Amino acid sequence: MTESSEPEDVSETSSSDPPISVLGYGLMARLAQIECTGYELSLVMGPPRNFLWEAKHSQIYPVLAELKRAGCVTYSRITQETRPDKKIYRLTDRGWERLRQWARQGPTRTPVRNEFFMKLTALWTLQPPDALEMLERQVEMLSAEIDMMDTHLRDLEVRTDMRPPFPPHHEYFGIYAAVALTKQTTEATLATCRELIARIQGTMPASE
Amino acid sequence: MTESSEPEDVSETSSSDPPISVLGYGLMARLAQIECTGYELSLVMGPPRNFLWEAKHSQIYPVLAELKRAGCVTYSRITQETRPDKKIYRLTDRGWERLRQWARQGPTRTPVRNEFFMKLTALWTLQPPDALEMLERQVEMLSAEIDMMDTHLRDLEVRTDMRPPFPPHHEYFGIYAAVALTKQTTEATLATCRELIARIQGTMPASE
DNA sequence: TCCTCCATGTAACATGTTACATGATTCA
DNA sequence: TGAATCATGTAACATGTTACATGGAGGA
Repeated sequence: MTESSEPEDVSETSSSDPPISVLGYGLMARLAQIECTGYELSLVMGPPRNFLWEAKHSQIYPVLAELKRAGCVTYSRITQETRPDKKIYRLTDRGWERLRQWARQGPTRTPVRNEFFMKLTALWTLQPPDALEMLERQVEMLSAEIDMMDTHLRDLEVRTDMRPPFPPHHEYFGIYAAVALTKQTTEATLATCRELIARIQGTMPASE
Repeated sequence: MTESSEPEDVSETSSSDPPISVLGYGLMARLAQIECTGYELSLVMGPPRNFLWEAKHSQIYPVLAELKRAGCVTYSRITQETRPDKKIYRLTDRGWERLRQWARQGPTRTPVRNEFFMKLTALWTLQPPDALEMLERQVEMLSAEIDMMDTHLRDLEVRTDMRPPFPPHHEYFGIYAAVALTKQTTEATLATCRELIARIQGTMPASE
């Protein structure tokens, strides 16, 4: 066969389309649910109101400007007296199209980069009391995160006055599943921490 | 109380220590287990032989140079006839010290950045057949990853001729737990994908 | 003949973080 | 009086990706 390097996905988008970063698509995914300002997006992109893709406002504003240039979003400027002016962003048809195209294509491998797991690999180098202390602090943090995710999930239910699961065409179909999954994952991490704590304690001479 | 902004962790490291990136510590964690070359590190830092923190060789070599400058690693140069020369890196005492210090301190929040989860939030914008296709491709990829993790776990057992769990002082104590946890997490994601597929199919008119 | 493995690196670019900048309002 | 909220941005820096560069050995 001589078809080694074919173009593959030509039809989807005209080749002149400027590339959009993952964060760009993430913001569009949110704008597909609700029109909002950059400030509001910055509140939503990170704990305690998001656990899927974090970003700060200093990254979000430039990306919104790119999306504007790419014709994927527009905004209407609102002049306020008591507050600074704001720009309310919304998806254009072009934006909807590119969002759907991104959502369709896959599979999607997100490279793993988990600092806590790396620390686990170095845990054997510590004295048992130090390892225990580290794990116990992690347990506390993870518990707090789980609480936040729980609040977020219940919030989705309350806001829509529905109890999950949400139907496939509902705006919260995927986000609910993703946050629930993240919560489950965090719980598994918590359980592992506790198990490791127990195993380390098991090898320590009983003191106190 | 008037102790608002105290130095906190002064004693640990002299303030002149150059900062080390997470990847730097990750490489040191590996070097604590076994002396090796940059090339070998690059093979280990990524699938299918690592699922905790990914990095490519082009990032690893500069970081090793920094660690050398910081006095955390040294290398001995091996001249080879049939192969290019290589540098075998190992931790210095300084490196051990800083590695332990990093491993102890916490808790560690790794910011979430999961593209697949973001796509899930946009899944409701797709036609059911497109959503199904996307999820099915994801299922395939996740299954393959789980197989790789399984192989990796069994590899740890075979290499040490031990069956887990590894005791707390063993080099593989933490890495085994971390990989096992990552596998568990991936399985949960897979299960969620399958559940979403079933729910979408449930709302589609039966065809074929 | 071309590809992969070994083994090291650099350069250009994309992405993400921290800190700086402004300024009125409201609450403790 | 000082901090938090709303609302927008920029600049400097750190981190990560993609592509380029070299070169011999051994297998398909």
